[in-house]
Amino acid sequence: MSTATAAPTGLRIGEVARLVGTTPRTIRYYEEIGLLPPGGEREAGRHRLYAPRDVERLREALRLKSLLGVSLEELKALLEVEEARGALRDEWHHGNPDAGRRGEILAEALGHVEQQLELLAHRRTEIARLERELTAKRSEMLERIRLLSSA
Amino acid sequence: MSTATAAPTGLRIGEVARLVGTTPRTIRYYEEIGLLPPGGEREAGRHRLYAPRDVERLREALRLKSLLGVSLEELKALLEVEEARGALRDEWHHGNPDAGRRGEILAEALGHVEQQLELLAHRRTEIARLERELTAKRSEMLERIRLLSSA
DNA sequence: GTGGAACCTGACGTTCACGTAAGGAACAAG
DNA sequence: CTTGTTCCTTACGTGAACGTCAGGTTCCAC
Repeated sequence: MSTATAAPTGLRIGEVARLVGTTPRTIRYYEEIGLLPPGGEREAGRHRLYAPRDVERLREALRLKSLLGVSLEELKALLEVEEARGALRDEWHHGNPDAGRRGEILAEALGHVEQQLELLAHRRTEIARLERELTAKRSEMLERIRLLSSA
Repeated sequence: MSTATAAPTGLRIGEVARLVGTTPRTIRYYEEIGLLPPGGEREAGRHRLYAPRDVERLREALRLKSLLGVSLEELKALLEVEEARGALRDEWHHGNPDAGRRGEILAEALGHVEQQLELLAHRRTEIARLERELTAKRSEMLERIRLLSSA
C-alpha cells in the first residue's frame, strides 16, 4: 500500500473570500472563534485549503447572518445543525453502524432545525405585520395625495 | 394673556426605558446621535420629559432595529418617514395651507415607505426560502429517524 | 427646607467584528 | 533557484453601540 497521503488540493483563502464576498481576515476570524472548522488539517504556517463544500457552508453562514442579523455567537449556535449533520455523516461512512448513536445525533439535529424554524417563522410573521402596517400607511398617503391634486 | 407656559409634565427617562425595555443611557445615546428628537424642549440640566407618543416612537424604532438588524445610521434613515409625517402634521396644523409644500412632503414620505416595503418584502421572501429549505431538511431527518426505529 | 431618589453632563471603559500593518514563510511560474 | 504573489502569525488599531463611574443638580414628598 502507498504511504502517500492524498495530494492536498483545494481553494485558497483569498479565492474563497472572493467567491463568497468577504475577506480573508473574516474567514480567519471565524475560524479563530470556532465558528468555522479549521480549513483542512495542516501544520502551522501552511496555507489553508478549502473544499467547495466549505465554500457553501461559509456562504450559508453569511446568509444566515445578514438575514437574521444575529451575533456571531448566536450564529455559531445556529450552525450546530450543520455540525451535527457532519457528525452524522461521519458516523455513517466511518464504519460505525451504531443505530442508537445515529438516533441520538439525528434527534439532536432535528431539535436544532425545529428551533431555527420557530425563530424564522416568528421573524417572518413580525415582518409581515410590519408590512401590513406600512401598506396601510401608504394607502393613506396615496389617498391624501389624490385629495391634494384634485383640489 | 397669561405668560405661564404649559406645565411641563410627562414620563421621565427611567420610566420610558423601563416601558420599552432598554436603558436610559441608550435613550440619551440615541438622542445624541440624532436618532431621536430631544426629549421635549428643556434648558440644560433639567430632566428630559417624554409624552406617550415619544414612547411609541421609541418602541417602533427598537422594533425595526431588532427586526431588520440594521445599524443605527440605517435606522435613522428609516425613521425619516416618521419625521416627514411629523413635518406634515406641523404644516397641516400650523396654519400653512400650501398645497405644493404638502405634496412635496407627502411624496417624499411615500418614497421612503415604498423603499421600506421593498426591503421588507425582500427580507420576507428570503426568510421564507430559508424556511422551505429547513422544512425539507426536517422531513429528510424525520424519514431517517423513522427508518432507524423501524429496523 | 430637607431628605432621598432619579436625573444631569462629561468622560473614560468595554465588547464585538473585524481592519491593518509588520516580518517572515509557502507556493506557482519560469 | 530565483522571483513575485499569496499566505502565515502576531499584534495593535478602529468604529459602533452602548456600560459605567464621578460629581453635581433637579425633583418630589414630607
